[in-house]
Amino acid sequence: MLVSKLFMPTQREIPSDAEIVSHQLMLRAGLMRKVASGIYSFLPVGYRAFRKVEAIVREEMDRAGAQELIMPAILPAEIYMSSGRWDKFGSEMFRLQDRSGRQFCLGPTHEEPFTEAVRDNVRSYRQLPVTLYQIQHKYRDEKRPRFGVMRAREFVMKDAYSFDADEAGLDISYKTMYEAYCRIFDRCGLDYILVDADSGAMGGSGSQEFMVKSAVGEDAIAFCPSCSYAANEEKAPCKATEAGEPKALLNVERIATPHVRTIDELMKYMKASSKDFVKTILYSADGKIIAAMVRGDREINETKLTNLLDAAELVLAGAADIERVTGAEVGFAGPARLKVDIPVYVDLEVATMTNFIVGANETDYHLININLLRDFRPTKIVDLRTIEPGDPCPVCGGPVETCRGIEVGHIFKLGTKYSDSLGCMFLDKAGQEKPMIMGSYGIGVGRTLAAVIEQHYDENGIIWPLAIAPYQAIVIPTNATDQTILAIADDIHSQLEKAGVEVLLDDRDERPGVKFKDADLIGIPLRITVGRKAAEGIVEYKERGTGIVSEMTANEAVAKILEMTKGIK
RNA sequence: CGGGGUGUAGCGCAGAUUGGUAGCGCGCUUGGUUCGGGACCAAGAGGCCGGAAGUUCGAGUCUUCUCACUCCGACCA
Repeated sequence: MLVSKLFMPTQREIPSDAEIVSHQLMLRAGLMRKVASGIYSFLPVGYRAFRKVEAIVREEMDRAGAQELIMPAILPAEIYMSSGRWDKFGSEMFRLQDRSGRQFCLGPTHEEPFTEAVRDNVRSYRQLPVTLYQIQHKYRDEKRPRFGVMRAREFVMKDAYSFDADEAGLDISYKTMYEAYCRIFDRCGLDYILVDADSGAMGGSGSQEFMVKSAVGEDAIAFCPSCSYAANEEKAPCKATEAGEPKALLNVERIATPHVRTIDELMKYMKASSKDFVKTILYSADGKIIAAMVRGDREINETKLTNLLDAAELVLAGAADIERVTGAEVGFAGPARLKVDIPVYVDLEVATMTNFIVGANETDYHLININLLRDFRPTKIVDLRTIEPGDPCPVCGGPVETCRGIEVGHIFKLGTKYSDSLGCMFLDKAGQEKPMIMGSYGIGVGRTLAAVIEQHYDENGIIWPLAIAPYQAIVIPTNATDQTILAIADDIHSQLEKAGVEVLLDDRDERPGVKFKDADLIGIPLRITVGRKAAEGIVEYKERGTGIVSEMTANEAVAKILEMTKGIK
């Protein structure tokens, strides 16, 4: 391919609305362009890399026995109504109507249509297990699209769904997908970790995310350096801490705390540590008000709380509800003397505290020396807080650390959630009708591509791993008017092309510096420069990633490239 | 959803407080000199200043509305 013919709009300057490296480089290297917020076009060079990732995903899915199909992106509302998700997705779903007013949406994920397809066509255990997948555009009207293709509103996802006759079958299907995912991300050159993830209120027996460690990742991960434990922060359990020496319970006192509403203000006002306070936070869980309590310096884990309550929607209570329930302005909620009887959920850690400080349910007052059971009765004492660095590992007890990660894949044991609600049944050996046991497995293709760039770049641009480089090699004649140089470059280029290497020839009448900069920016892994020693038959071979440079004959250079790309194509 | 910021040439930006009909760098075109890490000289092309309404003799600039993009937050008891 001639660079002079290539639609590859590279830019020198960093686009002003790109924050993270992968986004900046994808724009600068001309891989993609924004069409609207969270919606992108892939241009030829970017699309080649994109298709490399797709191809790897496809090969490994096929190898794992999954069968590819394609569902429509536009789907009738009814499909999502029977599972309840038409409502549950809320404003995150792109909705539209046809000319006669029938409701449709752009599919945000395809559990329902896959389940229906299998339900309508599979009757017997003899037809199970089956795993189907597609590589399809997905649409989610994200609250806040950002970081380019990392959190987009239109994105390509490989989604797979497994259907099994029993749990043991699901375990096998799940493990097969797990192994395929490891091969996929290995081949993409990603450094990733596998973390336990929240399996949601719908139950299911497990879920794991493939995370690429990155400071720009949107998920927080807790991991244990001493054992192999790692979990999404929203999932990681916090162990009950040891209670200290038993202390005498002091008498409750009501303290005036005018205009002191936050823990920070309280610390200053009362000259106490945030660890002496217990904060009481009111939530509305599907419209029902509940209270949750954690130590003053801790954070409530809303995922854990949502799961505990089995709630579809959990939001902080509004000021009106807070005043109605506590009889006080916002900022003075506590567990005792509530005006309205509501469930009070208390974190495990609070159960080890004595004589703590809480809001008095009275504007401008707090209570000190509050004690569990003596002064209020919790509805339940459970793990409610978010894990923090230094907390004990739930497996080995050693201190955990936290980091951030990009979620590139998620594998999920669904169980019978969808097969129950959509009636996806089969007849087992005994002639009994049973719901199929399902799993679902997703990979964000664009996000994976961006994650690769986040892990493979330098100050000059992208450094593609050979397996997903849009072109594996580039031949650069330093002077486009020198016939000797041109002839050699052209010869190398056509030899490589004939041998099946994806290779560029930068035939533009540009100065060498421009060509080097572009080649580095778009991240071509292997480069042959034909220049000053061309007349002696000597060219330069250079590797983008390692920086290795050496001089050799043209034939040697061709052989070197063939050797390097062997097994890639 | 809450709060901030920005929309001026393909890209990055100035001009706005003090209204007078638009400029810089990069890129692009032509010619010449160059040619191993984003060259130089010269001559050019390119803009309903996001949109609408208003104030004014006159609006990129002032007012109002609107749209888009973007960042931060969405833990406050």
